[in-house]
Amino acid sequence: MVCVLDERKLDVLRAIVEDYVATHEPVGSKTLVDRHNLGVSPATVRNDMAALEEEGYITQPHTSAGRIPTDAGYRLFVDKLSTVKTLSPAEKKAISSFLAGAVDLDDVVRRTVRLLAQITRQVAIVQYPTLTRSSVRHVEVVTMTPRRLLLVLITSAGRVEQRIVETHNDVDEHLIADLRSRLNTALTGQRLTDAATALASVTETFAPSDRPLVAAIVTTLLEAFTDEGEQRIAVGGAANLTRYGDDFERNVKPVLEALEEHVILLKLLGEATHPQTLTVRIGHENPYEGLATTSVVATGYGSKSEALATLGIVGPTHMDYPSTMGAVRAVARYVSQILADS
Amino acid sequence: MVCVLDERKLDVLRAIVEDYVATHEPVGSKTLVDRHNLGVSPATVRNDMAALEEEGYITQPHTSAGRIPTDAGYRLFVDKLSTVKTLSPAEKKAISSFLAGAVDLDDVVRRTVRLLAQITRQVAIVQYPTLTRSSVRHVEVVTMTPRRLLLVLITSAGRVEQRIVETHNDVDEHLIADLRSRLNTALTGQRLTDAATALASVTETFAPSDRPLVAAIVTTLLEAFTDEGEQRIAVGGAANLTRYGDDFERNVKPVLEALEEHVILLKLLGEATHPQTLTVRIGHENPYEGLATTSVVATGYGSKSEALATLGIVGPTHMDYPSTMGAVRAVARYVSQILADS
DNA sequence: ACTGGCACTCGAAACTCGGGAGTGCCAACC
DNA sequence: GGTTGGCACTCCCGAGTTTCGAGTGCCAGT
Repeated sequence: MVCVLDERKLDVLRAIVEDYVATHEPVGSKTLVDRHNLGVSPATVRNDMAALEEEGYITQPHTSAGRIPTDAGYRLFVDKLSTVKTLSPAEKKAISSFLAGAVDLDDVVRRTVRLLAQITRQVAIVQYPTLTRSSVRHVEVVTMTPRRLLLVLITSAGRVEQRIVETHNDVDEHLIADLRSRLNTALTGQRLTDAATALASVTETFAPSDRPLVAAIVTTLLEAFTDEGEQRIAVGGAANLTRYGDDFERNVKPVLEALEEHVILLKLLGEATHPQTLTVRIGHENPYEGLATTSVVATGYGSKSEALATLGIVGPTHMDYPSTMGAVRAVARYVSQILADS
Repeated sequence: MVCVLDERKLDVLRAIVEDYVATHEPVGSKTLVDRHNLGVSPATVRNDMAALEEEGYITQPHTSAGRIPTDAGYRLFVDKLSTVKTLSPAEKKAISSFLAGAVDLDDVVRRTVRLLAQITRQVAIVQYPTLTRSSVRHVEVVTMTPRRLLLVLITSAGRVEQRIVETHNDVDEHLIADLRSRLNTALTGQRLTDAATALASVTETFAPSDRPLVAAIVTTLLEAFTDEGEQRIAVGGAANLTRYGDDFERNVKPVLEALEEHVILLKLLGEATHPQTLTVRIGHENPYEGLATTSVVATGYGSKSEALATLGIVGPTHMDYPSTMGAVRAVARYVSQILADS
């Protein structure tokens, strides 16, 4: 009972997965040798199937029906038996030009979601570039009324955060101007994660009498820097859920519910995803039980070395992994490129 | 064949609608007199039903089945036979306090969607307060690099728009400061719709040599003012679609598709919706054929006199109109209140 | 004008049943 | 020993059939 599966058994597994993904019906030994040209007889395939089932890679829904892959089967298929499909030049060009038409960060994200959903025909999820992973491009302090200040923070990813600060006394316009320039010299180019220390040193350069105001502003800025709760997410292609099959209540409902809960989605995408690396979570590998019949394909995007955020798709476990993974990877690359350019 | 429906026939129609909404099953004469205490016999009800069917208010799915209301039946029910249900004090308080916890405009919208979806158990749609209907609170011009300016526009509804302007020559900081103050004196408090003329007059006060730069900025601002394409929409509660019944392909899919198309949603909500007035579109009354089996309940929100934007829900035609309408109206009121306060 | 009675209709659910795809096993074969 | 053809067995699926009952329309009676 050793896990030695010879070459042909793996071929059989690959054929089963591909067939089942294409037809969504349990696949039997006869149809298998018909459709794929394995050079052996159905009987041989049956033996191999028995072995594969023994190892837990396939299963039969009921006695004397065809086999369908288990989560483990898909896992093996993804890890060993398939190569990520690259897109055709035409597709690449379409992606590139569609994304290039975006006018601002929001638009980039919106277009990305649309694109992913359309290409993969699955539900697409795109996380907005996270504040903490990017750097400060500009900080602006604006007096709206004598006692009301507006802080605007612009990050390297093009994201804009604004905060209102109310003060107890009327503020001095000169002080604000001074603060504005000092903040910018201290912060511009800094990583958001490093900004806290930079902010602290800025505070110290002010006269004690001005400290309360400065402190209030600094605190608010800090809040904006570290605001993890603001992690926004865009979802699209929910209409693709209709192709999930008929067991609506069990397959579709949990997914729809998960899509509403952005916290869950963030978990699904996974934090540790690096660009260039595709993460695939299959069925029960997902950290959310409602998604036991679905898989998640995700990857990071942003600069080459480090991910700004993650994007991915959610689909039934019986999806076309090579194509889907290829599409996700390609889209992530082009988005990264667009973001780097702007 | 006059459209004279006496009082009791209307009672019967009301009972049919209420029963069908509760059970989702065709309702017959016997069960009708059992459940509602009309003081007459089934036979009498049958006669009335025949009349109602003649007039087109109800129909039977097939011979010798119970009756279900037609779109016209629901229409009559909504217009004449029902009163909008008011929420309990507890519910009101819950709404109020939940919305009060919002920290900024985005948060208000997000919470509103959640709330609506939860209370009505339908799909909720909330349009972000439109730029064109609100007024200018503040305009800021920031130099990011010598040739790159950032325009920030803050509206009375708390929405922030930003635009980047690239210039051909290095810009003069004094000119920018001057422009900033003139823009603000000219625009602050102006309705966005009126801002165009105000902007034009500002341009004229500058020296011809500065005109190109000023013109570029003004143009971009104008774009931001009139940017209808930016009408954003938030959607929530899609999981409630699972309770639509079983004819998935026909009922749910088109709705999911519509939810992706924000253009369609905007049409659904309708532009002319005033606050305090509930718009109900039933079945085929909708401007989108995919939603023939769904109804839309929408209303405006914002100030009392004029709507900033619209919100509403989408649900099956056989929804509980009195409750739903009550919930939509209540939420709209409280959102208006919150927005007015902040 | 309302009611009780009655014959009729027709969909939904239960039931039956044969066909067929698929399996496991075994003996034979290369 | 791995591979193959044959064979008996299993059991899901779909078509056809039957039954059941809620509901209707109509009519005569009050």
